[in-house]
Formats: sequence, structure tokens, C-alpha cells
Amino acid sequence: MNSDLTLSSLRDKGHKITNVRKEVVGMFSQADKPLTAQELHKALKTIGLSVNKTTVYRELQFLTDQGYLVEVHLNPKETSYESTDLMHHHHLICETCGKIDNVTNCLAKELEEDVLKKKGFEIARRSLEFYGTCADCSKKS
Amino acid sequence: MNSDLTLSSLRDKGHKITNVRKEVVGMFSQADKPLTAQELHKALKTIGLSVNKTTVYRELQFLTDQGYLVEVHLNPKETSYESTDLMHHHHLICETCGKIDNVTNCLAKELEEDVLKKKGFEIARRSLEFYGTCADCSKKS
DNA sequence: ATTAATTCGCAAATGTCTTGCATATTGTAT
DNA sequence: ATACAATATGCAAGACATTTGCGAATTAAT
Repeated sequence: MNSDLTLSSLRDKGHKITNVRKEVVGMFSQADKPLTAQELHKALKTIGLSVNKTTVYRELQFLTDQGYLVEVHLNPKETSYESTDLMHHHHLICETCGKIDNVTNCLAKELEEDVLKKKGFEIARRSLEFYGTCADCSKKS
Repeated sequence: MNSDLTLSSLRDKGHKITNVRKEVVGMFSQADKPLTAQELHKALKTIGLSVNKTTVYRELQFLTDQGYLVEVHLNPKETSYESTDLMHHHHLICETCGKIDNVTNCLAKELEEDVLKKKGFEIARRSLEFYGTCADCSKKS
């Protein structure tokens, strides 16, 4: 399990630092929510780095293979990614405004132990999402 | 939130009972894991009901709109569906053999209360998946 | 049996994501 | 600085799930 999504970490492992890689890494470090290929592609264009979508896909594939990112399946249309560093948190997805908040509380310890004991299932990673209505949207309605 | 995925329930609400609907409902009642459009399409063909994929998609859409099914995003390639009746359980997805097991233990009560209290987020539904290695695959390796 | 509403099949299209291949770029050794 | 090997990039083409329009077929109730 590879954490530490930084340029120096990548360099240390002998990976090349390209413009795209530099920016994508930066975006994931700052991101407070999972990002999709489309979002990254648009963001890159915005900062004047017009890169091909294929390259974005390959970069995501690369960072995922290297263990820096994990896939998150929040919606059926496209795959989102987030830094492995953030893996032990959960998402609050507002179905009204689409906002994504995080819960860092790492629960489920008991349940996980149960699962291993009763089922013999070894958990490598988990995905916990809550779908509902955020505070702001609740107020408005 | 509509439960009770049965033909009588559908009839009572004035929906037509077609051959496809009948079989699809039956398959979801018996299913012990989430099903995809492709799986249903193949299963229907197997029992001699060669139906168009579009129809399968529309049937899933229909049953979801009516609240009988929920979408489950287990993998990036396609959407799975399961009966709303089963919503309060979680999935164990073996990344080696692909088998999907269930945990009916409904945890997360505490965390959910936390989330409502601290964030004001009202949870409508949740999705909890554990990815790892099932007992059988553990043994083999 | 007639009819209105719904469903179905077919064809076409959308959008995400993948792949092959030729070219360009990066890091390193010289 | 230069040349080389490995890797990254762009472009075109394609795979696949999913959606939509429309005319034909089926369902349920009169």
C-alpha cells in the first residue's frame, strides 16, 4: 500500500516527472473530494495544459497501479479517484446538490473483525458511502 | 421507499405484467447477489426468453424508478442492481475469484448518528463494500 | 373484440475508457 | 552539451455499456 503522493516519492522510485504528472499529483494533493478523468482534463486545460484525454486516463492508470490512487465508484457514469492517503475515510454524497463531504471517523472495526472471524474473508479495502441530503439542502427545503 | 418486489405488488399499482417483468422479478427475488443487465439478459436467454438488451435496461430503469431496485456500483464497467428489500446489508467482494457474499449485520448505527449530529447530513441510503480475499482463495494461496 | 396505455425491438447515437502505433520527451550515462 | 534507452504522448480506431426515437406488438380493462 503506497502512500505519500508527492513528486519526490515518484522521483525516488525512478518515475519520470512530466508536466501532466506534476499537475495531476498537485491536484490530487489539494483535492478535498474524488476526481474524475473528465474533471482533471478540464482542470488541466484551464491552467493552460491542453493534454489529450488518453493521457489523463493513462496517468490515472499509472498512479493507481503504483498505489498512489484508488478508484472510487460513486456514480455509474464514470470512475473517480482519490489519493490512497485518504483511504480511511468515507463519503457523504448529497443527492440534491451533489456536494461530497468526508467523514474521517474510521469505524467498522468491530464489523471487520466479525467478518474475518465468521466468514474468513480478509479485507484489503473498503468503500463506505452515505447518500442523502446535506445540511444546506435540508435547510432550503 | 418501496419494498416487496412481487408481481401482486406490481399488479396492485396498475403496472402490466409482461413475460420479461415476470422473470426479472423472479430472478431478483431469488438472487443472492446483485445482478447486472448483462447477467439478466443472458439468464433470460437461457430460459428461452430471447429479449432485446434495451428491454432489459428499460425494465431495470422501471423497477428502480418504482423503488423496487437500487443501483449498486461494485465495479467501474457496469451497474449492478439488487432488491430494495436487501438494502440493509453489505457486500464482500473477492478480488481474486469475483465471488460476492453478503453480511446482513447492520452496523454503522453509531456512525450514522454521529454524521447526523455533527454534519447535519441526513442519510437516505448507504453503500458499504469490503474488497479483499475470500476464505476459499486464501486457502489456495 | 376494441381500445388506450404500455412495452418491445431495432437502429442509431452518446460517452467512457482502451489499444496500437508512430512521435516526442525525460533522465541518465557519456 | 550529446546521445541513448525508457517512458510518455497524441491521434485514430474500436470496444462496450447505456440511452433514445419511433413504429410495431402486447397487455389489461371495457
